[in-house]
Amino acid sequence: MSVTIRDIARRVGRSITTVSRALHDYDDVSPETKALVRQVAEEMGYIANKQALGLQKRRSDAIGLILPTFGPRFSDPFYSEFIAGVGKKASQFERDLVVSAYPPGEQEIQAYRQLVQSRRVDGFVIVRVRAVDERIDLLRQRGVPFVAFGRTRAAQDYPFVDEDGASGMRQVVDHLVALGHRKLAFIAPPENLNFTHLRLQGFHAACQAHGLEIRTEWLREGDLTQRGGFEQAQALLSLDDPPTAILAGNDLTAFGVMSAVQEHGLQVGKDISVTGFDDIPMAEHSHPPLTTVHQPIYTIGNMVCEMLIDLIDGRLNGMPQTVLDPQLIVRSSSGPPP
Amino acid sequence: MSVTIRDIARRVGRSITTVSRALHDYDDVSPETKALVRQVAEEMGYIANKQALGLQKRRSDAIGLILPTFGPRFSDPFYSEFIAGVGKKASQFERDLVVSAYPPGEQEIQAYRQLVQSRRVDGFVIVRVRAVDERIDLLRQRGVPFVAFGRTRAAQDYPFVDEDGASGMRQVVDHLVALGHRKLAFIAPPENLNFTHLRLQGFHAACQAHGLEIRTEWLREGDLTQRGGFEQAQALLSLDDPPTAILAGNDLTAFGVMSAVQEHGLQVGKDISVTGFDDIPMAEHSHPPLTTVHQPIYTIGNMVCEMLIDLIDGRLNGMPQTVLDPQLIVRSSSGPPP
DNA sequence: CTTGACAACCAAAACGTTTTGGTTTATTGT
DNA sequence: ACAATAAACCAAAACGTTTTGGTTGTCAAG
Repeated sequence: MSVTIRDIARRVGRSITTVSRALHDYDDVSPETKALVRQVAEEMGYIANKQALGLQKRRSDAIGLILPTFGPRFSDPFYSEFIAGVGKKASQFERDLVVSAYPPGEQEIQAYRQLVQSRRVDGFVIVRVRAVDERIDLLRQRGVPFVAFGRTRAAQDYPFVDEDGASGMRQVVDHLVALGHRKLAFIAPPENLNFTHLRLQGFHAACQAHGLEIRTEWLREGDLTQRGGFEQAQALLSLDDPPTAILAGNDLTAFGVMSAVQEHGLQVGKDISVTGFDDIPMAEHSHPPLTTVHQPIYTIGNMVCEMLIDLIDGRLNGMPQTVLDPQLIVRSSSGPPP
Repeated sequence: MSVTIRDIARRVGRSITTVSRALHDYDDVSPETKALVRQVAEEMGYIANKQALGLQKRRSDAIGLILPTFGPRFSDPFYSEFIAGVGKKASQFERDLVVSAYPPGEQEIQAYRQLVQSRRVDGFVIVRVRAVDERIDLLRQRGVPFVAFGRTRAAQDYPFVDEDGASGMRQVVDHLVALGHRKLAFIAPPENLNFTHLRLQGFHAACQAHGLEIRTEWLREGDLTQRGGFEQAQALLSLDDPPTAILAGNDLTAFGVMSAVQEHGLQVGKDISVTGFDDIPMAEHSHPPLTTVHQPIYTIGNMVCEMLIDLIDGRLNGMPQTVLDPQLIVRSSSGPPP
């Protein structure tokens, strides 16, 4: 059906070896032949069959990304931005991106195994790292190249990019304390996600540094969704002694918090301050605009992908690990306490 | 490195032909041999090399999805939900999903050509169909299987799933008119997207049916972003005779509109009504919750994917075309005019 | 005994590349 | 004139699978 190297060989009256070598610019092909081969290839619209190529070279020029989906539906703006970042960089390097979606579990692990063993992909980008992460164990054990976005709690001797969650939280606390707040509540991400640990740690450290009291009823666990933020905030607001600022584990949660606050007839940024974490594009346009910590997700996608490709191509000797310092973005959801 | 069919053959003392046929349950292999082969395959952790398989069978068992990204960043919750829907269904059929991201243009078209010619994918899911769409022309001309989410304005003799945008808009207008509104503004999606046409058409038809005046200054074009909604709404609100309801072309736009309204010191759902289109999960939790038209994106992803696989496998003779009737979800961003 | 049918197996070709290890022809140095 | 070198080319093997078109041995029927 489609044109192969053999068709070109026939047309130019050379062997397929010569055609292949001409196309790859080997120097045992005469300049005339090279030019001819290239012209004919162009004319015939030749594009190499990647499966044949992969079979011979024992690689696929593709990278894998399995989205951990929680629940039946999922709609996390984080993913689309991250995918775009990874995908863009991948295509710059002429790699394809193979995406699957599985909830964490046995099937998910099986999918990793399949994809690598069936030679579909050369390596993986791992996202939403768990506190103890089976995927990382599997890939490390098999020697499959991968780069993770995030760190596990335990062993960290693998390549990753991560943001310094502790620093991010510290910046938020510093900001609120500078405004005059002393009563801070924190709706943390779920315990089993690795970055929870870092953010909590930053929160605690900063509170301690400022000599703030941390009440256990002000420390709650959300689930990264708007609904979760809404519910936790309602609980916080009906306390006898409610906090003057609510720090959310991510922006979605913060939006939920703002809804709850407004439903209580309070004004965000005046009666009570709310902060997020991630700085998704929507944060700039919420009402009021959200004070949050900027995480350059698109850029992180780029970095992770590039590191992975370097790793696959053997351009990397050490174990690349990058920690980005996130930046506090102050908007009007935070203000001095009443 | 990894275990091949040849390794199994050696272990069980049969030819590779027999092993292959045993694994595929051909009936010229004795039950004993089949059992033995399967057991050994299991033990050795055999997983077929997809590249070799694809080379021989001339297919890849993968489907392609190229995201049209507008601008450098992009964060459209629509995509993550759609990808999850397509990806999930694909994995149920044991297909992989190859995702790329390109802005519309020459490079994008080239990517389609590459992916199909290099045998990376067996067919495509096309998303965000344009009013006149080069991608569809290319694939049709080459006889590559594809299913689109959306319809082009012109020829519609190809497989697609779409929602009935006209009906959706009609429901919105009916709802608002029932509440007592007579002055409706519409911030439409960009002109070059196909569904714009249908939604505008529905808007016009419904307005006419109710004998409403359609002023040109109330008819504006947005860009599907929050920022766009914000800007267009500001313009609408500063008119001498502003509308009492603003209909947005999608939810993101509606969020921008709500911000602008609130910034003008007006209350959404009381002083002015705002509606969206899509019903992204966030719509339920915005402040106030958004009246919008529900589009089951995840389900549409599923349908599109399944149709495509049927098409690839030749299980489909006709030309499947499905139009879904979307459903109006009334929340508190819409109410009677003051 | 043959013959035919059937069960169980297998060698070789094919898919489209790249790589290996050549061969042939022309050119150069002595 | 001859060997050595260089330039341009190529046949065959390999990657891991499925498919094609067999072969071999056994058994029942004639």
